[in-house]
Amino acid sequence: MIAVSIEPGSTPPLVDRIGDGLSRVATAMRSEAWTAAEAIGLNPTQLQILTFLVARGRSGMRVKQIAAYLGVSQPTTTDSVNALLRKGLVEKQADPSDARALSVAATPQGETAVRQAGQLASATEDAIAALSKLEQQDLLTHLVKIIRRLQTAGAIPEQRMCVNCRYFRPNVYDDAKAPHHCAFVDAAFGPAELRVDCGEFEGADAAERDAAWRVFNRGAV
Amino acid sequence: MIAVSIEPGSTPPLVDRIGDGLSRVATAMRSEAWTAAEAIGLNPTQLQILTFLVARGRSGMRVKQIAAYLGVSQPTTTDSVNALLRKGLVEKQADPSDARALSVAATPQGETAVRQAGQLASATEDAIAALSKLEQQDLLTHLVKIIRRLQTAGAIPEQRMCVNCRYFRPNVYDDAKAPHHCAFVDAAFGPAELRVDCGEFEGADAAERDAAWRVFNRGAV
DNA sequence: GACAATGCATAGGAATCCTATACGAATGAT
DNA sequence: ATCATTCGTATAGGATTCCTATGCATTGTC
Repeated sequence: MIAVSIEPGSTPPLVDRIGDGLSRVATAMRSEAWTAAEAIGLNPTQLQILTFLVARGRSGMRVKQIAAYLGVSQPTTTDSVNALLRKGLVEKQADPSDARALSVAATPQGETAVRQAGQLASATEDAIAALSKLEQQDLLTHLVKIIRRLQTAGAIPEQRMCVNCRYFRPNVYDDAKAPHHCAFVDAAFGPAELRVDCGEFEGADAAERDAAWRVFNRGAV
Repeated sequence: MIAVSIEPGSTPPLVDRIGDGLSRVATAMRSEAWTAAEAIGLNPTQLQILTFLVARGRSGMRVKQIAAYLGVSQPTTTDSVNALLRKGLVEKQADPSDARALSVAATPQGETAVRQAGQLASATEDAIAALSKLEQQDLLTHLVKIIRRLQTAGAIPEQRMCVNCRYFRPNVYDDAKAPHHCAFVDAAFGPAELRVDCGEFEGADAAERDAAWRVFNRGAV
């Protein structure tokens, strides 16, 4: 919980005000998610699951992974997955490597639904787009740093971000606009191209990851 | 809804990746809110309402205002306010100026509960605190800009922020650390002290607000 | 004074979301 | 190899959120 200072006249700590600001933006995103989801006959949780599954492709995800991604319990996830199943937007397959496990994947209809929802107008997108390119780039960088911390603290699962990826080579070029290198696509890229959820992600081991992070973060931990 | 690119190999637009990052942080905040709220026998929505009421003081807020703040419907707010009422954490008072309206305010027990919840450890707070002071300051500034846009778009209600306040005098000093002035406390302050939800807030009219924003934002709209 | 608009409550119902538990499958220890 | 444990998921049960639609009282407007 983000603490809120309740003493009149005193300024709350900077960290709390940032948390408060994030909450306000999250509120807008949440109510926007309702309209977007309703446009395709879903609710926000179902759309979030479906979007997640579409982004992961046809290999499918396990129920537990979906639950971790959403930050809810496993039975809750089962509920919502079943709702999507009834609507024909996802399908369950047996996991060949583990007979206990399921592989939940989006159907073609599910992909279509996500495309439709993604094309709706979004006040949040507009608000972010109103920032300058440099501001957007800085904001993304700060978010990546926060997300990485949340991940190491165990508050969220491992993210498919560049800074966790074995193909990531931070700060190998002098060009400030594209100092990094992605060994998967074998191309230079910059802070504005950093990925938060990359389809080609492959996790690096802990030592590689820490080393890359130090280089990326210019030596700071 | 924040669109998510689903074509393999292509990098989603920067705006979408920022939206995605914000969602990830919001997920962590949401699941954190569960533990914090449960520690005092509430759920996240109830704690959010209670925190909001405590921040607003004993004058009380109307149901409709609470609903707008939360971004949910008015009946939903009535539900949760009644739950808090049964627990003795808020009280309803008749609004003297309008016999239809209610004034919902936190009780002393409610204030105590919010204090308790605010003192719990928070991975999100820690993650934000791990940023440098300058990064935090930039992040806050970007959030303020986004929130203002969301507000002018009608996605969220008027926020009690400096940039909306009649006491705000942006960029009146040369000192980069404290270029602004608050006419309420009659003191200089800087970007790191910008308020997102100020108790002493008083809304400026539209013309004042736009003028102040241009000065604050160095001429950009 | 008639009539629309506003503020809130209620009705009704669907869905989220939790904990606790059950069960089969996989894993590890002895 | 057997048995206990762990793991992945489903189910049971229940509280609450959250919606739309509607009703009722009050307020404002013509």
